Amino acid sequence: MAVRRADAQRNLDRILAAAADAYADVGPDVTIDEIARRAGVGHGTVFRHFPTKDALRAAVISARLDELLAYARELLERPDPRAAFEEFVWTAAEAVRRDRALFEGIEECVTFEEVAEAKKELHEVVDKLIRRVQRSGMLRRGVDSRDVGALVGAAIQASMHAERDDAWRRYVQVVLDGLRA
Amino acid sequence: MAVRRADAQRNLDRILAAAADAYADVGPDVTIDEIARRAGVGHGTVFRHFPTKDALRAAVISARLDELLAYARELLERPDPRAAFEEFVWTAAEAVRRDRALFEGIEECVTFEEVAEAKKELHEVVDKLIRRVQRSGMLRRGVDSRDVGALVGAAIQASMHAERDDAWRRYVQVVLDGLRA
DNA sequence: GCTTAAGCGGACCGACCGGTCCGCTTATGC
DNA sequence: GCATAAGCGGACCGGTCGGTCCGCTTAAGC
Repeated sequence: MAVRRADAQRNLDRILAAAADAYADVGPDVTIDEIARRAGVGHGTVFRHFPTKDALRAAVISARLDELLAYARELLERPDPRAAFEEFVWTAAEAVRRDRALFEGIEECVTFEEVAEAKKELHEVVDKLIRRVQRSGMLRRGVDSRDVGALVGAAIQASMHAERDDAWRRYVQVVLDGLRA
Repeated sequence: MAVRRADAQRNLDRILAAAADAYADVGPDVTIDEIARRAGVGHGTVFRHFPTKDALRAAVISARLDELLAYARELLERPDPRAAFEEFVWTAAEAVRRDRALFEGIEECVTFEEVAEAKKELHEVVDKLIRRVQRSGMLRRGVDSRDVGALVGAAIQASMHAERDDAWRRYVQVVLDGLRA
């Protein structure tokens, strides 16, 4: 696996990129054929790199989670806990908004070790962010990263059918306001 | 249509009931076969009563919407605007919670006149409920029944994967708090 | 440039599912 | 009870899609 022919590596990259695009454009039920078409490869090639459709999805999800994780770790260094927390919420909201189809069924993908691991680490770091704000008394007690993740994801999901383009901002703001102590 | 054989009417009722159960139990992607099995009829019989799968779904949805509509109209008579509004939100939340699979893809069903009509009427009445509270200064301005519906639906959706059974109450409470002026 | 194996891709398979059809059943009116 | 048409249901069809397979291509090492 470490040794891979150059063309194979190139195809792998293109498949991952195409899959991310396709999930964002089409939705969670994109067909493998569509992803392969966008990547410019035959669909057999997709299955060479990923044993099942869900494995491909898990790979894309865990990449996204890793990005969020890195950002959350940076935010832990910020002096102002509340600003750090809210900044994370807004960034996560934008990420979910971009790839709503991916996160929609994320629970089905926790059977993949990579996703479970990334999710666990992200929750740990975000819980630290949350506890810092709670200690400063500016966030409702009894709320953890799962609650925040669920609520923010839901707010985004709710805004997808709204006619006003700024609906997602208003909804996330409602959630943030509702989460205050 | 008005004249219908007794057994046909009985089967129609059983199909509607079975469909409601099946959507709640299995999810939005229940097969016609599963619904027919639960109703104790052949799946050809389902198609005799409803031209397509979506038509059946629309029938179940509009029945639910009509129930909510009747309740919302009752609440308009209540003297306390805020209590009436919050009571409606909690009732709607429970309805969505019971039949989340139905409401999940409700937007796809507005092409059916019955659904569009029921939805429109419900929004009108709920907007009245909302405006009464806004006039009393206890609800955020610029929010309408679509926003509330989306947010509450999202809160319920978000709570489905939570481990704590009371998550939905807490999430709906967060939304209600966030909606205050 | 030759050898070789890694890689490719599209034909193919089988499961699934929405929807149709038609021969059989049965409620209904007389 | 009989005639009749409304109703039934399961066999069947066609399209879709995830996943397999194998003959051809081509990168890589010498």
